Amino acid sequence: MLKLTKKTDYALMAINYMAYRKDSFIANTRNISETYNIPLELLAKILQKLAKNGLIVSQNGPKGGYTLAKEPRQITLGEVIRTIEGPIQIVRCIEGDTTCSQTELCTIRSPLRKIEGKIITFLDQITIDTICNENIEKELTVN
Amino acid sequence: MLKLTKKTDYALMAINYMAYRKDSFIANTRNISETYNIPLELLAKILQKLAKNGLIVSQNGPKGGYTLAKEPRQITLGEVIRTIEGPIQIVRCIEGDTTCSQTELCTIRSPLRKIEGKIITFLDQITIDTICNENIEKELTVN
DNA sequence: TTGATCTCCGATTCTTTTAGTCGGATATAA
DNA sequence: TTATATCCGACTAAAAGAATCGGAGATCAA
Repeated sequence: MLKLTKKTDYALMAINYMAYRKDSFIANTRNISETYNIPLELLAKILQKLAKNGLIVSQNGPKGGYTLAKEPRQITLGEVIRTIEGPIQIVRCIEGDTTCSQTELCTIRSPLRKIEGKIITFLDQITIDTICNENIEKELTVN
Repeated sequence: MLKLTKKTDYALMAINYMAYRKDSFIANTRNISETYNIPLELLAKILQKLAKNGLIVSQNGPKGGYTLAKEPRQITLGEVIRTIEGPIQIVRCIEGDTTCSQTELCTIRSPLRKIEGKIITFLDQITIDTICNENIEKELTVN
């Protein structure tokens, strides 16, 4: 399925939550979890991952929590997806994948890879700022 | 994960196989299965589904098999994906989905839906003919 | 008309991925 | 020092994906 995981959804909601608040506001896991009805433990892991990858900054101890590490317009959708789900692969077979038994005869891999590239580029152009403002008009065409 | 299933890969390979041959050539499941090393039973189901949805035409009995129902330039990637995987949904929550506990507070759904729309439009622009000729240059941008 | 070769189709099992849980450690403000 | 945070690995449960099985129906050729 060509679908984002719930984890990515949660990550985007959390980032959005922070983006709507002032820089000085420190959001903690419990706040976000209760606001959006996301399992606490699961959200905690997601935020840790985002922090580890430098998308958000963590502040330990009581009154601690998370803030965005960059401006909303500097965080892209592609970046968030990659942080949570790993490299974006619409096509299955990676370069040098030995498990694919169709490798040699596969006629569709190369063109699909191009399509994948287009979609990745697209996702990397969409920022959190764009999402916050519902300002998605960028095109995605096929000359 | 934002990834196509193996079934879709198999479907595309099979369609591609037929597209490369003359209209009079009837491809049977075994041929394709052996050529690309795809489990026979699985491929059979996929082809049945494609036939049921009018993408290919089945010919029963010995010397039977499948041929494309339309020209390669009339079959789109989006169409194939939908036939095999069902409606394309990059975002999880469907309109009227009651199971999503974030429904009311979710701030990201609407913008993500726009993004989804862009990608679907893109996939619907790509034809089998395009894939065969590796002629994918259509863009996918974000104004 | 009979047998071989196809498609057809539902039901089932196995595997992988995703989702969510649990237990315990570390940091820090009050 | 205590309450409240993040941190982190290991684990379990649920869902989706991949593959298999068994048998029915069509059709061509001998």
